[in-house]
Amino acid sequence: MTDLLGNLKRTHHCCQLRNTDIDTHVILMGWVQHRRDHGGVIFIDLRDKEGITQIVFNPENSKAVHEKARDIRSEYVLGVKGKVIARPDDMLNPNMETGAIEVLIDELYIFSKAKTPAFLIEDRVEASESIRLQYRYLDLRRPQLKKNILARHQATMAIRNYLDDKGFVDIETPVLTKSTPEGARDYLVPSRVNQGEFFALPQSPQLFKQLLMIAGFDKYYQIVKCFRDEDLRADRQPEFTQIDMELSFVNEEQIMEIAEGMIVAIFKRVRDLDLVTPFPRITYDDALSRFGLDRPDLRFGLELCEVSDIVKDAGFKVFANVVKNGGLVKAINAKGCATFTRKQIDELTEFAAVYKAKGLAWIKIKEAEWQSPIAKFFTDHEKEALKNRLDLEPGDIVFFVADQPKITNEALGQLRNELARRLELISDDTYNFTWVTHFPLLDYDETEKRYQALHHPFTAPLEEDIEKLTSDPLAVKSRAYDLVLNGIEIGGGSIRIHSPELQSKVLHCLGIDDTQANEKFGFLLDALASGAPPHGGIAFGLDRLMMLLCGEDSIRNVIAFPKTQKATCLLTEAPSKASPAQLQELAIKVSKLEE
RNA sequence: GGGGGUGUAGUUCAGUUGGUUAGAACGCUUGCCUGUCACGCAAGAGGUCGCGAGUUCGAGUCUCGUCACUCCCGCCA
Repeated sequence: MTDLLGNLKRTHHCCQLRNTDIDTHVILMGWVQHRRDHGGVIFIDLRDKEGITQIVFNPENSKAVHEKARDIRSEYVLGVKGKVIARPDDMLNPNMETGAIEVLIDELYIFSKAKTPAFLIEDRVEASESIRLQYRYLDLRRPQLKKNILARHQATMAIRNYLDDKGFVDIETPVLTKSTPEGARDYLVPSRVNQGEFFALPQSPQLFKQLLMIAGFDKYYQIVKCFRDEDLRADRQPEFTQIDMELSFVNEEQIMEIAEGMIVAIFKRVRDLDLVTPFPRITYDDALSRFGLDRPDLRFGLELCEVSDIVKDAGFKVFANVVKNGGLVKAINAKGCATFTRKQIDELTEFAAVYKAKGLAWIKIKEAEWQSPIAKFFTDHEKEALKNRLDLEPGDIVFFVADQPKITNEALGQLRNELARRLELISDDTYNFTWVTHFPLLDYDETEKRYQALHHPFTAPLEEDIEKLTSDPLAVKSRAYDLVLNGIEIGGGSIRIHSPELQSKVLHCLGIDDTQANEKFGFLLDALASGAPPHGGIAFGLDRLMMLLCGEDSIRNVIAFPKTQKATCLLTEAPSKASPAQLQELAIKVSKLEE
């Protein structure tokens, strides 16, 4: 039988005791990390949320307690009462915070026995992801994961304290809500009371927070779950958490300043780092031109350089034709990397192909000549121009991508990041924040043959661009901004449209007529017509932010109970089939039944 | 929807050209051990080689299918 807790009350956590506590009588509770039974003396590393303390059972101290301790196994849950004693001078453990002391046990309570765990509960043990997810409660006992989850708590506390100080109000918005048009697939929830009708889980509280501004709450925030039924990635889960906020009577600068203050508070609290603000800004156009991506990693150089004008008449038809057809030829000079082998170049070509680049041209700059499959196609004049534009010196290798602008930028931008990884140009522990501003308002969807909001349909266009909405929609810049950390988008927002006239103008641009608009979000248009303050906001991905703060490469490691890549939960085995009775109540027929 | 990787003991992995009884480490069990801290020593248990077909005298190994986990492309306003 196991022991009951009774009136036993913990006096200390397992990381608290030090030299100064020697001779104190203490009560600790925790899990058995390790047992070292020497036949006589038994050592146990007792672990709780805070840390580990070594406890000792010595038959000379109490024969009965020692005898009982012999049955202890890994992950048993114990309560122990004993005296803090100094370890012998040559037995100190400098690797443990509590390594100067140990607790000599007088009373032992075994609250729970435990099955042998499926994997060792230690950071150094790499269990596979599926076994870790299946036994998530064991995985969460590991110090690293526990540290991440606790850091997440510190971050949300820092956020709440900071925003509360700034006068923000935490307001909950509905989880059972209306399907929003455009954007990701919704998770649907059938309504029993309204058979045949469905709620959608929110992809973001976007419309509700705008309504709260119209209602006059002025500054709103919420740390809130959002849902998107799309395929997963290392940094994408079907349910994820946003730090969502919205403010009235503010412009972009004021929102970015508040957001920067919040990020500073988080990093101070979690990492004890003092970030420098304001964060640098770069326009969307500059980001694409110099780094190829709208989320540039500015921890290293390797900037992209356009050479379309130089190669437009070159004998190398691939380049010339791309320029003729409105494409872009851009290059990266990898300084001193002419030593790349054929194999390395092939790998990089394959890498670029993932992003649709049809090829990766290269030139190695040697002392005497250019070594390259394409060098022979260039005139001396073109070579000289390339040399000057790209600052080519002996020992360099330069990579070219020639394609439509979108592909050239994406492929070369990704190649830039890959080169930096391979060349180890990125120092750990560097946090590089960059605001990307002046996004286009729209882009053109080739498959659906219509304009689409790049951000969302409620984003305000730049005032000076409003006229172009009819004449040249793609040239319209928006008042949207993203915050990028180390090349990863961690947040984004915009000033919203607060005029109903402008809102319907933008909706028209998107091919949504008044009837459809009323059907889909008439309530918003109505609200906008009822006295809407100028307003805007921003939302941060808490999971991604924590991933970067914790040095993890998957957000699953900062989420207590994450889903697999197929959006299932290995622990609870959700999702699962509904019973026929449930389905009947909901008036739902499942067409794809298992045979 | 597409491409790549992985799947062998409780866990992490090895397993050669298709060939005798499928191995290692850790963990686990038992015994010994009073100063370990990833304790030590000795012995032992533990396998539907993800699953299903096929080729073969013979399959962990080859082929096809399928499932799971994972990385990426598409997708994610």
